[in-house]
Amino acid sequence: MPSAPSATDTPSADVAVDEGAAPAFSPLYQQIKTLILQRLECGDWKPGEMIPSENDLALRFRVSQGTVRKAIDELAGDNLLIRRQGKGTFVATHAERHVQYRFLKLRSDSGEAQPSERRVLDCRRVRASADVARALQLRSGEAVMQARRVLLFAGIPRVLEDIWLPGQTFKGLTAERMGSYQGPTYAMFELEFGVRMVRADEKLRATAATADHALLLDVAQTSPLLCVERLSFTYNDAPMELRRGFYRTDSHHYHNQLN
Amino acid sequence: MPSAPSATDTPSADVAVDEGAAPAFSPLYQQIKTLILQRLECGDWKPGEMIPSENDLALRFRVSQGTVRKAIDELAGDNLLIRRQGKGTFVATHAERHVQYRFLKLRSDSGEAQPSERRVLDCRRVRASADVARALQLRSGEAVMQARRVLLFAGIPRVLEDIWLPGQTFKGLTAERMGSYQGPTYAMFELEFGVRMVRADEKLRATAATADHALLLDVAQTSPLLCVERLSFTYNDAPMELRRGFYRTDSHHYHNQLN
DNA sequence: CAGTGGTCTAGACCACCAA
DNA sequence: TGGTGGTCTAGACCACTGC
Repeated sequence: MPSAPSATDTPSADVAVDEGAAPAFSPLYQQIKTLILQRLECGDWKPGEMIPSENDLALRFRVSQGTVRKAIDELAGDNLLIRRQGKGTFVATHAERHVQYRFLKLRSDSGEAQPSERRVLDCRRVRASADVARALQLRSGEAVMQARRVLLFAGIPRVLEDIWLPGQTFKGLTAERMGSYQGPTYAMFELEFGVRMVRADEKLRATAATADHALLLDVAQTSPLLCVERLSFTYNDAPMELRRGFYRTDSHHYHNQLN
Repeated sequence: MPSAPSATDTPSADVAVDEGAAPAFSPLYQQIKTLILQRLECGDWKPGEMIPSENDLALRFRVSQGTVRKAIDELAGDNLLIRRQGKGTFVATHAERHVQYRFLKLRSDSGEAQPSERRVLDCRRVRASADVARALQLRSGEAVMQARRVLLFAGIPRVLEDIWLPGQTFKGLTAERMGSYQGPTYAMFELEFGVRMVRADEKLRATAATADHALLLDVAQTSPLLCVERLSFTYNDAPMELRRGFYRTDSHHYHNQLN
């Protein structure tokens, strides 16, 4: 451990001190990971920004560069940070061209394709139903923002989505703001509401189109649709968005890679 | 690099020698990864077996332990190896209790659940249709094994699967052998045919039940089913199995985690 | 050129496991 | 107790980026 008594940054960094007896052993790099995570959570380092260099962090935290490296490696593996050789390490963001629509797994059968158009049909403040409240860890009846939109691929409506967001955090969200923003909606959430979606759980089912679906997706009633229910989380495993999508899977499919 | 001239193991290990000018730079640990992969591919180290220790490999390959470590770390990340502290590093296998049914993402809505029963309806040698041949990289009309089975969850039929395998490799596969084997089918493939499935691509669609499906899955005709087309790969990204499954998603769902 | 991440080493010590 | 993987260090050198 370097002896330099300067550049102390985190007075709370009791790193490298094994206190007490009962608490389970925690490797140094895990503690460093936690410290970095705290900076991300509290918005100290924002999406798209560069974080201090490995050497810098090593000095601040009073550990070797290799230890910081391992911490950053794991965070980069979780898509929380992005390393760029020669440039630095950056906070991941949904705004990047390369990883845009990271959570949208619908592909055209012939290969790629991204939504060509987005139509926001509705966005309003409502009271949370029981299941929405449960998913978002709110009290039943609490205010939530509810939006509905259609995604078009090559001019054809393929996805109908209902979205629920905590009313507290997303106060002021309107159909206008959702529709006019260029780029992924999750990028807008970062920029305008300071919320970064980190991971998500999806539950998929096959369902029959209702009259509503049929109209909005331009298919026959009772025709099969892929129902995708997504719960997205920010830092700290806090649920921040519930989304129920209905996908037309004629000539498109949901692609999943299993390791 | 240690100077010990002993314990040479791989005469082909030109590791640490940057030859030529044109070929792109390849880190040492990548080359080590390749060497380990070759051992796995050629069946030198079989599923479930322990591979040599890090120190042993470091000596064989004439590199430092840290370099071997990084190579193994990545292979473990890809689920090709499994590290067990205090015991050693092992070749991953589908036979392990903990990761059984790793590729089956169907869960009951109330939580977990694994298939309680497996009924093999059919297994025979046929000529590959055009699309099966394309997926498995065979010539159209070449021999393939084709099987059909039903998976039951808590006594209820939930999954109907058609499976296609290269006839060459899976010669001798019968319904009897598929049905009587205890444990995952992929574990049997490892044990009896020396084929380990490493990863898979899945394409999901919502479809309407045909008369066939209705009968075998005990649902009404045209009722929505989740169609899961899976292409599984062995080492070297060689396609080794095509599987088309139809899932009943009443009270069950396909679960996916997005990072 | 300086600064960043990427690779590689050599050695120390720790945690875990089995005999 | 000895062997295995797991952590941590300190320092060297390389590859990439941008000024």
